[in-house]
Amino acid sequence: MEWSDLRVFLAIAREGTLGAAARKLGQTQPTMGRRLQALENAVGHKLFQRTSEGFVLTDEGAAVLNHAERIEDEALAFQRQLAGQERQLDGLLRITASDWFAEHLLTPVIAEFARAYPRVTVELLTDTRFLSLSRREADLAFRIRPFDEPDIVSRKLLHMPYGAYTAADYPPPRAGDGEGALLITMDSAFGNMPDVAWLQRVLPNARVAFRSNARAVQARMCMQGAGVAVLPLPLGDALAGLRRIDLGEDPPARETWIGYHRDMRRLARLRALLDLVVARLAD
Amino acid sequence: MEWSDLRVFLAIAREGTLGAAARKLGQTQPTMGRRLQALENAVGHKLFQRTSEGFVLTDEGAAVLNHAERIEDEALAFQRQLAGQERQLDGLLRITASDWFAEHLLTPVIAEFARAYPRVTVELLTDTRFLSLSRREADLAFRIRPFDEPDIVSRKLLHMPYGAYTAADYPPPRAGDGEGALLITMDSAFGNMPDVAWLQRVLPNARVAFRSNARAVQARMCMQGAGVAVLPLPLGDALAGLRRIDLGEDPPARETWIGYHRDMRRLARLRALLDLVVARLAD
DNA sequence: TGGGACTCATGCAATTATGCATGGAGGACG
DNA sequence: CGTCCTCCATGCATAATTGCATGAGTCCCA
Repeated sequence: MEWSDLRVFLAIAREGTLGAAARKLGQTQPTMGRRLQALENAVGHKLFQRTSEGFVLTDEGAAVLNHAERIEDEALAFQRQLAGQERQLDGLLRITASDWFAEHLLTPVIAEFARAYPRVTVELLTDTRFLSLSRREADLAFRIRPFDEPDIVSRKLLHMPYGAYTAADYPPPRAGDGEGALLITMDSAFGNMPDVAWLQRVLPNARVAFRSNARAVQARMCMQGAGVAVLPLPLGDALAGLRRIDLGEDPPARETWIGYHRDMRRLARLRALLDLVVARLAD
Repeated sequence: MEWSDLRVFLAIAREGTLGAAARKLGQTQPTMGRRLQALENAVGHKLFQRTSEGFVLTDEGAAVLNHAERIEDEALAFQRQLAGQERQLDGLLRITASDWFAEHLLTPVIAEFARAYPRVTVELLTDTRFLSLSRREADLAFRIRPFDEPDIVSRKLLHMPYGAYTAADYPPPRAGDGEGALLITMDSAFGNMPDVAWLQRVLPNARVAFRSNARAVQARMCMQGAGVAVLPLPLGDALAGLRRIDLGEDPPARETWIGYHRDMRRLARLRALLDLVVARLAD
């Protein structure tokens, strides 16, 4: 049995089709089919049932899926641990943060970092889903909640105040009412975020006109006069066409947390970036 | 990183040289060198130091050895679990037992089994070291001690009486003395086995003339008139040239235990053999 | 009912990895 | 000090694997 074929097995189990699994592993569909066949021959069992809905695990396949997953965990840990021992200040750093945070707060810091350490390549990903630090989809993550995953080192970076904004020429809504005003909020997929609840409380009669999962997009819509948005102050104050309005009370603030995997503690380039981020952004 | 290369890494770490690792994996020395190089390139670290005494792990290599070993465990469990679900009565069964036990007690039982299940290939290994059930070096093991490994199902099979033997024309030693008599005992590597201690107690003035790790060899030497040996009764009584002698008390008897891996419980061919072994040998 | 977007299987060519053979380097031993 | 044995590195021919291209089947939708 080839251990590498277990990777193919996992990919097919997760993706459901040979083609998707191939894309995930950077190989081709015929190869996936043949590697799977080789694995099944080696262990003497059909691991998948070929159905019209793709490849679904047989009982035998499902029974051994856990083993394959643990193998993957160990293989990732193997690589992570070696990566964490790198001492030289070059290589790749992957960072993930929310769109506006990356755009308005991180870019200047990272630009400074890039000047200081020109041999380090920085990848800054603004993905709405949480990238996994364990799988090394990212080396460093900024989030609005503490990290509850095991083996993740996390610390509070800063306190982020929010404010309500409109376009400069937008008629200011009346606090406690908001009749006629339009609201710009987070995507409904995010559930009820505290600032959305706050907005609907202080402007109960206003109507939600636009949603987006990106604060930066909300800010731009707000500049276009589409309504009232709750934005982090660094974002709202940075855009010239926006006016901060007073609705009697401030929207709830949020904390920003920073996290990285324990195995990466001693990664020199990560520590260098971390030091700079804390020096420039921590309050 | 190729997961299969981790197997190469493990083999080199254990064997110390490329050639030995290659023999273990059934490949060739150049391949091992190249696969290791590929792995080191993939993870960006030298995992071994090339010394005059062979390949020794670097700090980085030693740090990730545990991960590779856990991967191996899971890969073995993966295969074991699938093997345990086999239903048809063919395939391979590996059995390990001591030399004389295999020769005198197991061969008739296994011959009967082979007649009943002609499509099952039986491998009977008489290795003095304990083969590992977990690594599937053997599917079924007979030992003189209970099994203390985790996940091993073990049960007592039978009570094995021992007796003292000499060649038929050998002058019978006097119990409690033994002056002039020669002793045949277990290999010194086995430490003090109870029958060796017994022999030296009832014949304190006798001298150890020959040692072997194999009871069958001891028995043959005894037949040649080389001295007094303590042998299991089924072995001693089976050899025509041997005479059982009375030294006032019987040597200590031993138990025989049988063990197999929990994952193999439902392996039909193993169960079939187990049933037959118990029916023919258990007391 | 036909076209498009999927799926997987298979023949074929090019790439890649493998094993064999050889050479050089380092001990062990007479 | 030569001989022998073992080790690893490397060139080269062969074998194995891969990717591409294609075909057949399925599903969905106009």
